[in-house]
Amino acid sequence: MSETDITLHLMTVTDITRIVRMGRWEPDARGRLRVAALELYAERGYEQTTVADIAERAGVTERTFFRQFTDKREVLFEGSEALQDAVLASIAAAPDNLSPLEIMANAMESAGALLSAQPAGYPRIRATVVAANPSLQERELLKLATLAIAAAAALQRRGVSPLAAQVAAQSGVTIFSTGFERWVEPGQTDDFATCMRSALAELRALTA
Amino acid sequence: MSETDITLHLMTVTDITRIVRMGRWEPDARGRLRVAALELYAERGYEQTTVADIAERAGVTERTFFRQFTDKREVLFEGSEALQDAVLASIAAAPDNLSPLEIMANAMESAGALLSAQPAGYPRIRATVVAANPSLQERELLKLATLAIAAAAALQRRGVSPLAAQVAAQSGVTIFSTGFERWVEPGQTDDFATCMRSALAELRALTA
DNA sequence: GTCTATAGTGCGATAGAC
DNA sequence: GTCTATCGCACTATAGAC
Repeated sequence: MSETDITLHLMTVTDITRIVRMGRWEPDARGRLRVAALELYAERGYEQTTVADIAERAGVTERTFFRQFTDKREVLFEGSEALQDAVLASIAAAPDNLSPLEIMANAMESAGALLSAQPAGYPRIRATVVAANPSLQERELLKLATLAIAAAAALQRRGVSPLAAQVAAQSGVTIFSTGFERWVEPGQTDDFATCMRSALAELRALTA
Repeated sequence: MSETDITLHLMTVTDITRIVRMGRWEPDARGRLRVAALELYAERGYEQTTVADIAERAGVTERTFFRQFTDKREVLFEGSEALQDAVLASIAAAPDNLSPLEIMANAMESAGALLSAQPAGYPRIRATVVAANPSLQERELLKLATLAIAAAAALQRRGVSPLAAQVAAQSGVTIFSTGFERWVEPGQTDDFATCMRSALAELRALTA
């Protein structure tokens, strides 16, 4: 499934399968557009890159870009749906003896596993690009907020109260993004899960 | 000061003072643009409103709109700077015996006082408009994230560790926005501070 | 104030896969 | 024939440059 395939630079089994299946013109326009966009955003900056530039490098027309992605930002967010699916599945499957916050922490850790599975260096490059552009940050924040809302709903389905669900879900996102920031810092040796657990421990200490 | 005056429908003393002071053309183009924008966004939706529409209703040219506001979204976010100033001032002035999370909770409560001081109904109308438009939500989330970063820096200036500061600041924003959502719900009788404190209590319960 | 680049949309034509 | 993905062109609105 393309949903679980968030690799960008490297060809994955999924890509190859897709290529074999596709016909006409050069195959996998979508994947080429993603690669071209990240490269150009990293090389010359997001604002300095036009959709025409991306399309040209990918060998398609501008119109094709907008058929594949709703806007210029969205091309950097392939895989966020898979991330959310992983979180929701983890919440749904959590054992009953865990607290809502523990359920969330575990769920965000499974999301983190998807990130860690990406080609080394990619999350950092992407993070750098996003950090340099407020409009990309906005989109990232919206994705996280959407994730939090979905997670809160999933917690409620397990009987957690609306207020507790919202606070737990949002706190889960807090420890996720805090952990992520620490993880991509230059010189960081801990893995993502460890960074996230430090943030969780800190949250516990703060409320004690 | 215009920073603390985010009234839209009603003329306030501040508005009148400003009008009397200003010369030439119709006074207070900025204020009129704000009113026109919120009205139009509420009447026919954000996407269905062009900047030309707003400018026309405010009696100015499109160019004037873009001189006053960097983009079509920003016109709804007047006052966010004042809000951030209030938060930072509160953090800086907090007594030493409070925990970082308590400092943040108090700071967000003073921010809430600014919201509560607005004409009744305005925060709800604005919240409805924002809730209906992802691109406005993005901007709102960016403002909150910016606030969290500034608050974390202010906490660090008080000697709080970077990690604790980031988690505390983000948690402060969580209880703020959670409380806000509850506060603007139809039929809500509690005031903003009470809604916020419930969210804080919930956070404490979740981590216990 | 005026002009222009770019983002993003709508729609018909077209080229293959099936 | 149907279905789908691309192209190609016309068009509007935002936003920034001059």
